[in-house]
Amino acid sequence: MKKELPKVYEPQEVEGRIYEMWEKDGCFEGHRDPDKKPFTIVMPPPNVTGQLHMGHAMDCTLQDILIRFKRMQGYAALWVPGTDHAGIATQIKVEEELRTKEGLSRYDLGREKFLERVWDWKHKYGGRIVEQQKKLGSSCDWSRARFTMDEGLSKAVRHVFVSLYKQGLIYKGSRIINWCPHCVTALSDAEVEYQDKPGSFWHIRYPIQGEEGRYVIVATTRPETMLGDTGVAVNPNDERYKDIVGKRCILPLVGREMPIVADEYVDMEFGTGCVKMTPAHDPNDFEVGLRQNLETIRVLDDNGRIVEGYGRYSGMDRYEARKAIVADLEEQGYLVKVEPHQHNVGTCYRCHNDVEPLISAQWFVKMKPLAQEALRVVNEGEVKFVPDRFSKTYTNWMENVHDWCISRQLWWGHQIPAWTCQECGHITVSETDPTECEHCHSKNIKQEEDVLDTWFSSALWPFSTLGWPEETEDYKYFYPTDVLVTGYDIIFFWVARMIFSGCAHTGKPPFHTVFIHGLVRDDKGRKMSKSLGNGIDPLEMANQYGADALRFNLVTGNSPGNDMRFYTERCEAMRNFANKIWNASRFLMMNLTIDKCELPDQLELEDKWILSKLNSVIPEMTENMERYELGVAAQKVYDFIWDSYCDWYIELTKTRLQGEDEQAKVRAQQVLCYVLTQVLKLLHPFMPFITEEIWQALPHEGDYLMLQQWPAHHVNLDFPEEEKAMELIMDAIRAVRTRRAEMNVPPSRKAQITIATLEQDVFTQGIPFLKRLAYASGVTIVEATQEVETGGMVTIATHAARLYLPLAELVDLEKEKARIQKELDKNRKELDKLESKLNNPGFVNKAPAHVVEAERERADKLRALLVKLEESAAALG
RNA sequence: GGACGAUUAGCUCAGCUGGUAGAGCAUCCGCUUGACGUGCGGGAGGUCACAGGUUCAAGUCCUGUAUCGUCCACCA
Repeated sequence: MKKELPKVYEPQEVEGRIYEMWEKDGCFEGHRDPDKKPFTIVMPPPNVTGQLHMGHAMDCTLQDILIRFKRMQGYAALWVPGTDHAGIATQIKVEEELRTKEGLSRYDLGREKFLERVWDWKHKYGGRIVEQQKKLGSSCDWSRARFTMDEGLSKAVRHVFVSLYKQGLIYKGSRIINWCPHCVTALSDAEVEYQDKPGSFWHIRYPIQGEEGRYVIVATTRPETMLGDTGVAVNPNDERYKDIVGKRCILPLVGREMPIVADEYVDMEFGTGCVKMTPAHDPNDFEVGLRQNLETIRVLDDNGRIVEGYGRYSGMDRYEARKAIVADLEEQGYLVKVEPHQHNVGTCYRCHNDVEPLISAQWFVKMKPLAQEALRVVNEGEVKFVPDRFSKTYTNWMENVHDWCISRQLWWGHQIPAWTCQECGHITVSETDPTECEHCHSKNIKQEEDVLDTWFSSALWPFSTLGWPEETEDYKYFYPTDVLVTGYDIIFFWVARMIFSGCAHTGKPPFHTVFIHGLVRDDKGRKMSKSLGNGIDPLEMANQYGADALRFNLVTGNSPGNDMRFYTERCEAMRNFANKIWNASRFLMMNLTIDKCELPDQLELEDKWILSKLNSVIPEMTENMERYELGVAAQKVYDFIWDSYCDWYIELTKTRLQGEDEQAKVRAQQVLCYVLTQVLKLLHPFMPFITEEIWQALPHEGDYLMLQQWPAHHVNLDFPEEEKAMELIMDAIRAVRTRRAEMNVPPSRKAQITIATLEQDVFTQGIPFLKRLAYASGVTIVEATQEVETGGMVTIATHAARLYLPLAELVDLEKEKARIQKELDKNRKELDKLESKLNNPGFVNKAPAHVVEAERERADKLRALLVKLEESAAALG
């Protein structure tokens, strides 16, 4: 078997081909196997018309690593992909296109026609993100891909809606909600983002009725809402205002008479201690209004304009109205003062316009009863967050959760399955479209126009994708799922809602682990965003450096839950790593004469060294993987491949590969091949393409690397003695290299090495390595006690040996003395520290035995080294 | 106001249950070494933010402080 591979790895040439192969042969499919344990991940569904960004790339990579790892461990692994209809986001995009291309609004088209357009859009762009996920190597079961508005999932949505309604956990009511006048819809609390914005604090005089010349002064940041004022509140304990409680005041500009009420809500210390009450446009005022029986008067319409009946203000936009009202107040002498005021303004998470709190009839999910179980499963550890700190984020939110406003005044989404009877007003809620009112049997019924919050359907994702509410085979086998991987930014939107939904509808939490990752930021630490134009396209990176390199970049050098900065240079470094593996394999295959990858009966010292090292990396890495320490695991396989395998082991085998002994050559190849095959498996979850490509070219059994067994630790491949022995030789090689580098001796200038040591056997085995890697023209090994003629010699000390090189003419005697002295000082200091530690009874008695033993050994080594250094110093005179 | 995170080499960051401080990039010196210059060998560079404490032993655990950042709450 002989193969010529290109000198530089070309991912573009390999990745597409490999992915196609896997897909064609069904490698990604999840199979219900009664003999295996299932391992299921559902992918957070990206917006159907979205484009893959770096955050998705990281999300996908982490999931793919886990699923590939578990698949190799022998689980029936299933990764369910899919897309989300993303109500507002998608509707906005289609509306935008409609406006710019045809100058039409959705109302011009009407609901039905508009929805056709959205479906067209979905069909046109819905596949894009899937293709992008494939480029990254995502091993999802595409045959099980779902869309939140698929028939089955829509059924699940209706089922849940009806069930919650029947339990009294969904209700319709008029309450203060967050309204986006730009998107013209209600929003849930989670969909409001607060931004610190500079504003003003207007102090306004409200005349008190029947008390000529007396006023209350209220302060507000939103003067336009005064049109909806229906009262003024003071604190009941506020002495300043005791006498006016119960009196009435006059609303300037409007002339409305309003009560002055006393309510605990008012903070006496803040502002003037008098608060204008606008129950229709402020959540707190609304509460006070309920307690104090204040009128509720809505003054802003759905588009954020002043409603009819307010003279010249009517029809004005809210900001315009603000200016006009302030100007009028000033003119009429009601404005006391204006102060600059920094305050938090709620903005829409989609369009970032200011949100207006207003009273509106909407549908809500009653959260308190659902939150209970959702809290229990996390508190009792049935659902764990990784890292754990996010469970606190979750519980804090869940403990203080308000009812969830689920209706949206959009067209794109699941229309609410509720029909109002036009005769008797009764609401019929049903899984199937009813033909009549369930109360009076009138046929005159009308379905709610509103649709459900996008997150209502994605909350069901872990089970609706598996066929629920049907008791499908998939549902029975793969549910509950195992790990949910997502960014911390959607814990509230999605994770929390999936957990309570799973508990409420399936009786089980939907997964046992939530693996949280951070955001990918740009190289300056800024969030990647369209408006900043600082986004880095993952596909561009994948094209340039390979998907494997991109994946490795995204998973190393950061820890779970922490944000990371994206550096193109790191992609380059990882590309170099891929290339390194490529060339190591190329080297092996250059002269490959074996056609089976198995270990030989006879192992050399260096073979045992690498096998033993590999044998300890395997369980370590496995444990890291199982604990979601993916970056640590990746680092370990990286180091093993580059340092142990390439820089040392391959070099060590060259003495055999380029030697005369054909049997030895074969054995070296066998070990090289075995170790490479094992590391390819360890690396595969991280770098699936290159590992598969190389594995296919190596002698192997089975069809695909991705379906191979994850490596296991083998007791008979532990060689602690040989590992140590080999390290002695390596120490000597390093020491010689260092000395030569310091003296600027080029490798081409070989030199005889004489070694005085107690470990003669070991060093005898090391002769070929010293020749090759320490540039020795020849090696002589003598007894440690033997006198060596040191004249004209450079002496080098390791703790196991003294080495002599006849390079004296290159040595500056004074420099050499100084160097040895420096080394002596350093090591003496080190030894002093160690000895005082070992003389400390506290340490010897209390530290674990193996730690004490290790320190003793270290001290012995240091003493041995010092002896040799002193000899060298003495020899120099 | 509350919670959380960060503070380690010039830069960006790892460092798991306490036990000899690490990587990538950058930098300096040397190398046409029969896989790889996307490379090889060698070097320099750190009182692990600060102050206390626990411990035989602290980058790691506890308390506090400072600076930066994030999320939640929302006193008009």
